[in-house]
This record gives sequence, C-alpha cells and structure tokens, in this order.
Amino acid sequence: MQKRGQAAKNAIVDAAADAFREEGYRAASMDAIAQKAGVSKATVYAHFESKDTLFQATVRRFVTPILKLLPGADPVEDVRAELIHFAETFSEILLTPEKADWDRMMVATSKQFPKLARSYFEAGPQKALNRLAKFLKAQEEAGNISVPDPEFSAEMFCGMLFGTRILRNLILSESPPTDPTRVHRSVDAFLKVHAK
Amino acid sequence: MQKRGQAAKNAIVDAAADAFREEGYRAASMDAIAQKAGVSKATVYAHFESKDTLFQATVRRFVTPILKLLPGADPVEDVRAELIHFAETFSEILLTPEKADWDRMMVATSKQFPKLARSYFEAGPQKALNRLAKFLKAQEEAGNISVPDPEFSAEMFCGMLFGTRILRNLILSESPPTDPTRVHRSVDAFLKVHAK
DNA sequence: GTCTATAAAGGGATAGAC
DNA sequence: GTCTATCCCTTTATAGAC
Repeated sequence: MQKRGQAAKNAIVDAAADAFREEGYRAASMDAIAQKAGVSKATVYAHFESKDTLFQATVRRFVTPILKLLPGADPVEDVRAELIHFAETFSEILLTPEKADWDRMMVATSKQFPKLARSYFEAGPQKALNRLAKFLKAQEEAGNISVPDPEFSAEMFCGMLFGTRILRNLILSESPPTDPTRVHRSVDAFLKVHAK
Repeated sequence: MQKRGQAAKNAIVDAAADAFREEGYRAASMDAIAQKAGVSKATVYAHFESKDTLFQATVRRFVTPILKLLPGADPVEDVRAELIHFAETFSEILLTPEKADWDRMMVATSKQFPKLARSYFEAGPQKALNRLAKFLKAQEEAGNISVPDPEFSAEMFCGMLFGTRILRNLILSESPPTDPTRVHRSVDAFLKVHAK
C-alpha cells in the first residue's frame, strides 16, 4: 500500500538523519538505521537503493528549512538593530550542537560527496551571506552606510561576529549560548568600518 | 635491532599520515598503511597496539611544527606592516589543501577523540591567536592602537581576514591563493576599528 | 622485529517467502 | 512492501614460525 510505504520511508529518513548526524556517514550502519526506524534492513533497501542514496536523500531533506529563519533584505530605519537581528539569527542557526553535528558530517564527507557538499553550502551559508549582502546593498543605496563591496562586507560581518567560534564548535564541540556583548561589539565595529 | 625497528616505525607513521590525511580515519585501512610503509601488517601492530594508537601518534607527530612559522609578539614601529605579516602567515598556514585535509580529518574525528582534538586545536589555532593577542597588547601598551580586549580583537582579526573561507575550504575544498587586496582591506578595517 | 596465514567481527547488500 | 535468513567482502587484530 502506498500509505504504509510512505510512512516507513519517512521513518527511515528520520532514523537515518539521527544516525548520520550522531555517528557520521561511515560509522552509521544500515542495521542500526533499520532498527531505529522499526523496519527490517530489506525494507530500507526497498526504498533506497544504497547507503549513498539514503544519505543524500537525508541531507537534502533536512537542510533546506534554514533559509526561512533569515531576516529580510528590505531597508529599515534602524540599521544597527537590524544588524543585531542578523547576528542573533546567524548565531542561533550556526552555534548549536545539532548544527555542529551536521556540519561535522558534511565536512567529513565533502570529498566523497562533492556535489552534495556544494549544495549543502549553497543552500545554507551561501544563502545567508547573499541575504545579508543584499540588505547591506539596500542600506548603501538608502544612503545609511558605505558599502562598496557588499559580498566582501557580508563575509567580514560574519567573520567579525564568529571569529574562530565555528571552528571551535566543530573541533571542540563548544557551543556556548550567544553572548549579547559580543554581538554588540561586532555590530558596532562593523558600523565603524562602514560609516559614511 | 633498535635501528631497523625505528626506521620501520618512522615509515609507518609517514604512511599513516598520508593515508589518514587523504582518506580519513575510518577509510584508511591498516593494510593500506602497512603496504605504503613497505612492511607487513603484523609489523605495524608490533609498533602500535591499535589503529587508535597509531592515529593519535601520527597526529601528534605532524601537528606541532606550525608554531615556529608565526611572527613574534614584540612591538614594532610599523603596526600595519606587521599585521599584514600576521595575515599573510595565517593565510599561508591555513588555506592550503593539505591543511584542509588535516582539519577535515580532525573535525570528523573530534567526537571520537576529544582529547586529541583539543590538543590539536590548542597547538595550532589557539597558539596563533595567543601570539596575535600578545602582539596587540604590546602595541596597545606602546600607545599605538586601542585594544581593550586583546583576545577578542585577535579573534576578530582572524574573522575579518577569513570570513567564511575556512568553512569554504573545509566543505568545498576551495583554497585559492591569498588575495593581497583582501588582506589589505581586512587590516585597514581592523586598524580603523582600533584607532586611538 | 618481521614475516605469512588466519581468525573473528562487522556491515553492505540480496534471495526468496509472504 | 515487508520480513527472515544469508551471502560475501572488508577490516581489525593475532598466532606462530623465523
């Protein structure tokens, strides 16, 4: 039956997401995934022709929803407040243990699955950068700040905000709650650099 | 004989370094390492009690030499030139395909070998940050720039310089040659933020 | 210390029944 | 579509001779 099949398929992808995220691609076994999903291994292979296929389907399924959390790119009156909004959103998205798990896995598998890695990056970080760059450009055109190179400035903003914390999160699994002081200092420094 | 044993041991670690760096911890097999080293697998196990042990010995062996490349922390007349020096050194160290391989591997294994990951981070990035922070503090005391929080500023400097390029290098294997323009822009922005 | 040969376990994938 | 049972290859690790 179609319905039962679909339910099983969803359960499998859910289980796979947990397994891959927690243990990584190679360490996660199809046996374990099947067990978590409450089906037999043969059922897994009835829905996905290989471990590779299942992995790619899982990543593509769980990666996209990030974008809708981002602030808009329209000009606003209070630039500083909006930049703080961006900073807080980025921090919440990036500096969680869960996100670090995903990132660790994508980093680890990037050579094996280069296309998947690229689409992961473009659907996540790149989209966020583009949104921010667009916002900065709008502000520049509104005459609020001076941003000759929006793409570069967007990158710099993220860099100032995060410093080495992304690497820290990846390697040391340190994901402390976002420090408001840090956000404010970064935003102020950014505005100082881009003052008209 | 001691000498032959030592030579074999070195060959094994060299082979292991290549194998782990190129294929990652799990994908690299002890068979392949033994073959590359020109010895039998039993010989590998005569020198290292397990794959774990060999891996940790290999990482510890190949990670330390980074520090000696760094600029000193003593005050200099031309702050800008010295910051450019720091920036170029950091770029050369971090943005190479080889370094990206190591980082990818350390990221991938960080949950499995947390202590090793920590010592890797502390021997590399953390040491570099400390050196830069010390330099900034010396400059602050010499009255050249305003740096109320050297650690924070050192992190910010790296962030401004790299933006998302470290993540790009890890996930997309993009390690383009360092762009001088980027370095200059980052340094100038940093100096603008920290002007007296 | 070094070899050849082999044990032992894990895991990806499939056969065949229902 | 789903199950049980199994194949078969890879890989870590060791036994025993030299």
